Amino acid sequence: MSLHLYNTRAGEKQVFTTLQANQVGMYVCGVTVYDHCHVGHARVMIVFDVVYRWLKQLGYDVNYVRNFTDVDDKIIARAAERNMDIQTLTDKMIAAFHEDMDALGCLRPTLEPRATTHMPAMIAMIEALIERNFAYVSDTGDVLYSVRSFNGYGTLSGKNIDDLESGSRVDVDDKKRDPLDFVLWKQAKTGEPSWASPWGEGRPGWHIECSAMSCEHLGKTFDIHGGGMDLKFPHHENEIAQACAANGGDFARFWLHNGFVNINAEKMSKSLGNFFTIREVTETYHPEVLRMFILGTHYRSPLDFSDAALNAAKAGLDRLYETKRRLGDMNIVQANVNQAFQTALNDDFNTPEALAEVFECSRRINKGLNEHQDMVADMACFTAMTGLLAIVQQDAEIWFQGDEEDTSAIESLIEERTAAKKSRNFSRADAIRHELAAQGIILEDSATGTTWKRG
RNA sequence: GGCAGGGUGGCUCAGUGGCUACGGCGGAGGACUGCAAAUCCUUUAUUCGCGAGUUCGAUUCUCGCCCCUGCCUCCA
Repeated sequence: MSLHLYNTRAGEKQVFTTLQANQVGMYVCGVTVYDHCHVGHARVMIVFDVVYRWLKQLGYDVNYVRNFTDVDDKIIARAAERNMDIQTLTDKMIAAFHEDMDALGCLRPTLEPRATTHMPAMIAMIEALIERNFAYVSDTGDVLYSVRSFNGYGTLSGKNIDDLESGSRVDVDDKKRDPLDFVLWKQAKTGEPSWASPWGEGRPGWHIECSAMSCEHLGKTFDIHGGGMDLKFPHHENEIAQACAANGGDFARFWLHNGFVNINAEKMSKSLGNFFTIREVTETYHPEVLRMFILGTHYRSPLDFSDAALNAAKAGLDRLYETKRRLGDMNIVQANVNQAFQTALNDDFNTPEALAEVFECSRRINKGLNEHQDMVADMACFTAMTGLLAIVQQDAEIWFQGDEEDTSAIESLIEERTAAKKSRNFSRADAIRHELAAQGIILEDSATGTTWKRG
């Protein structure tokens, strides 16, 4: 089957088509770089990493753009707290972000534009909006977008402007003509970082950067726009309002939104304080376990974070690594994923289904190898599938044994035990087994000798 | 209140108008093993929130109800 994806804008799965043959322009909303990323961020990045990898697998030339919001209130506040300028802070956080993403096995996007280096594009877009009467300068000198002037407002998120107003929690602000209007350009307050503009020194509102940067790098109309569910409204709605009003055409064609990571059935978020950073989790679990955990649920469903779930992901991964261990140094010549796996990913990136196929392939290999059959084709398939999901990518021995330099003590005990076994001194052999078990080391005897792993 | 998405075995997570409801974790039994581990095999939901309807037939479609979560402010 061809690639089908759930387009938020249409509210249904659609056949994926591209604007230009064999090319995909994809924009994903990145992070505001004022702090370390948590598991919720990990989910978006991993989900769209799979999207990226799969589109490339399908033969598309993918232009994947993911931004960094590197100026906003929280960044300014955090930098002030730490007595540093915002760029020092954001540079550090971007470096940390890259470390996290690398650990999680996420490929770098084609481009990672920063808001602060795209002021001219944003200013130009705001000017166009004013010129076309979609935006106005308020009494305080801020530039605001007039939501009522854009009649497509609310179509992405299925919201009706009047319903929004009646249930609005937004403070009524005198400078706004309508409570829903949002800021495009903020006047600088003293001491804040600012940029020159036709409206004086100031800085951009949050939403404008994504409209401006996506259009600058992908064109006014492009194929895929993604991000977390929580960005659907108002962020993505505002992006559409800005881009369409300024450019006069269509904006992103397919909108993909991933579900949240929950803790105790509650959304993980900074404001609730119920979050774990990626680095906190990876102190205990290998980053690949986190990736496995995330891919175990379809990207649009909510995902409950818990130790039990992480342990289950770890146990499943261990099994796949047992298979990889048996593959050894075998030379995998041609690697193709099988039909079921393709169907799963083509069906709106159904990674749980794809993983089920990986497990079945693993079982086939183990069984075939137990029966001394030639499993090369399945092994190639296993390698291709795990490669596409970017799991089981570590060295199997290191996965089980760790990468400590000196394991000679363990090795010599194993040698001693092998000798003891040979002379049928099983009590000594068992004593060694127990001694090592006390150190968390499990011995595995096989026809080809004894191997070990950490339990 | 408006809108969106859910409720599937001990846990988790797919899926389909109709043969034995995918996979993972966990449990039980077995094969293998000197003992283990790993692996493999078998097994673990007369049942898919509740009620009604459509249908030859619904977990899957429709309606109503109950419950959960999210968005409607910053948020991936």
